[in-house]
Amino acid sequence: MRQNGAHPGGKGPAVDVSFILDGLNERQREAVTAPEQPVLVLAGAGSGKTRVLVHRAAWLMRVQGVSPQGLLAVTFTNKAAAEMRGRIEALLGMPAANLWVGTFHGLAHRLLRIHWREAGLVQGFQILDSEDQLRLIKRMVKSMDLEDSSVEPKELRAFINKQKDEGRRPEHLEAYNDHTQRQFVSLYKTYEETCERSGLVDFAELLLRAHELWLNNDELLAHYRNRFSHLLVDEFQDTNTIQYAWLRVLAGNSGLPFFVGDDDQSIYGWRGARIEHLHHFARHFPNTLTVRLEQNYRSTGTILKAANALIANNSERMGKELWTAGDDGEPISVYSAFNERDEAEFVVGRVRDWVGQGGRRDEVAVLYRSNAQSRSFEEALINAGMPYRVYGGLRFFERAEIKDALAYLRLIENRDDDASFERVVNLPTRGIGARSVELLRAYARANATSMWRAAGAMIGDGLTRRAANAVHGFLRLIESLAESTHGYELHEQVDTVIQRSGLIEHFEKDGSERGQARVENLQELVTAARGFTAEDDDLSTLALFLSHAALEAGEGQSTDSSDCLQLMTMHSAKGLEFSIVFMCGLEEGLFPHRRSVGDASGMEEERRLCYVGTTRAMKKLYLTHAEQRRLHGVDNRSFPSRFINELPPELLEEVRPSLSISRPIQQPASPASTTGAAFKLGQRVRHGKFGDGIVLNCEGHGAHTRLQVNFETEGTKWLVMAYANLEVL
DNA sequence: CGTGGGCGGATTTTT
DNA sequence: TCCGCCCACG
Repeated sequence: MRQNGAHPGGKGPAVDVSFILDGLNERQREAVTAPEQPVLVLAGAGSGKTRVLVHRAAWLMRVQGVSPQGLLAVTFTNKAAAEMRGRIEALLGMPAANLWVGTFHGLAHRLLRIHWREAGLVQGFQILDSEDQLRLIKRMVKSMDLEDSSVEPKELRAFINKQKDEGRRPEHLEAYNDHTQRQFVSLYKTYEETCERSGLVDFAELLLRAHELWLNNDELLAHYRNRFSHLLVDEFQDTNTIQYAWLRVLAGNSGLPFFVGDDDQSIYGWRGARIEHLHHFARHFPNTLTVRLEQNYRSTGTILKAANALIANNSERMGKELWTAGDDGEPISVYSAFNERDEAEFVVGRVRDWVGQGGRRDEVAVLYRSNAQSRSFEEALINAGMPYRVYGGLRFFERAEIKDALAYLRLIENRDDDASFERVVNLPTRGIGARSVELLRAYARANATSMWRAAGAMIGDGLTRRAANAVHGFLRLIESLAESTHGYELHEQVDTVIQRSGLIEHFEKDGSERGQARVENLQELVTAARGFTAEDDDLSTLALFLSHAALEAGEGQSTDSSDCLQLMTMHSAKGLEFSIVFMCGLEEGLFPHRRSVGDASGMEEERRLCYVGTTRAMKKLYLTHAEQRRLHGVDNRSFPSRFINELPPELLEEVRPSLSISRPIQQPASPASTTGAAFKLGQRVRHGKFGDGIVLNCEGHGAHTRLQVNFETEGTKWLVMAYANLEVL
């Protein structure tokens, strides 16, 4: 962030480039000022990769004279895109409205909106999120009543998305002999037809269509190749087949890629990301300049040494070694907890100490492999009265009531949107039962038309008088909403719809706290609509708002700005940094996860995940594991993760349980053989009948004190201390 | 049509 | 253990 001093740049005689180059290290500068050739930046964790991208963009525009329209900057998340745009604007000191910065999906969407005709779409096409997609598939599978083995909708969705991510249409897949495969392919085709008829596009379809847009329209492709002379890509190791194909086609032989990524941080192989894209980049783009950013500005030397040692156990690497000009800092603390409750209490205790010394909670993260692990931490935090925030979970536009309201709005925009039609045709209940909906569905299928049209046709013929009336009422409601809100401001339109559709009333009448929360969320939707601005000559603001809702699901939880301890999975932590990081549950079977153990590439991805977690820590890293963990309701003995053993022992420091667990169990009121012995959690004890074990937990006071003991042979038992006659070992 | 109980399944996530 | 899903009832 240092930007002082005048400095003659190496290039561009007439331009003062010091504001772009000052404060960059040698390697960063090499990347930023690279000549016009393909550039691959291998950017280690915390090595300033976003900075390099941002400064490269500024360099191209200010020094190389590339116009903002000549740049295309691609990221994976909306958050990253917003950050990149913000930083470019800050560096240039001006808004960069002409600059295309966005996610793959966002950019594909933008292109398809402009070229909907060439892409073979309807103008007002809308986007299905993955939940919409699943619902649509479920209905489709159900309505087709397949003779034999029923199809699992989630499997079918995974199949379809995978094919699309690999760039394959049903017609590329006809040759299968396997029955299930053939069925999947045929369903894939039916699914496509349904989407087509309804004017719906799922996430993978956005990318595939955008790719096909290039392939099928030479002039268009030529135009965009000419326009986007420079392609900037962030988190390149996360690109899947279709994303990379899209980039390659766009680049052609003349486009100049500037791709930044880190093969050691590739943790999304399971959702189609191809680390090979990084490995093969130089082969695909001749004359590539590869720059390694290895100087780390985030972590202590100790943390980096640990990370380097860990990742060295992977084989498929391009090779990279992080270093810092700073100090080694504190050793890495390893805590062996007795169980997950003890683990959580340890973490809470340490955070409390940190806060006691004036530290902020939001500079501390608790990272775990799977979401279920958050529970024990939440319990301990609630107990301790410490504010926290859990990442993940439903986001605003994914909430059921919000999607209900959006479904009404989508119908107003496009009557043929079957997904939306089915969602709200009987919500709130208006006497259109499953039977009637089924009839409509069958009619629509038989006549290759939409539910809306089917409804119109069947009012006069095919439905009972009652049902016909109800359906008619629904059609009139939508028409009337569309007509009467025409020309309204977006937020007025939304407000009218949630009122007149009966949604508000429906949730109010619920009476429960949940119903109240839903009403509030609907009102929040009006607020969101009020704050939404987008201009497009051809599309209504409503249509754009709906796309926005699908493409940017909004925040999860409340954006509470208060000082909260951060709880999240290691996956969610990618790209973030914290003063203190607790990596928890480092146990074989949990991390590395049992589903990855035994598979070489799966194991390497687990290790990369561990690398990602490790490199989130700036000052202090804690590793914890429990000797026993309750998972799915059963207690299991667990063993320390191999990842702990892969770290150089001299960097580690074992935390003595007695130092942190100072919770002596209350003395029993009645004398027992244990009188006088201060039981501690973890204390080894002997029982006359059950043999030896470890104290895991204690509850109650005085004569009612109960101990939970894990016996070596008998498993875990609760014992009343006064009668148990436990012997301290 | 909405709910409650029985059943099975339970990495990781963004768009 | 807990959550979501499906089916049987009121």
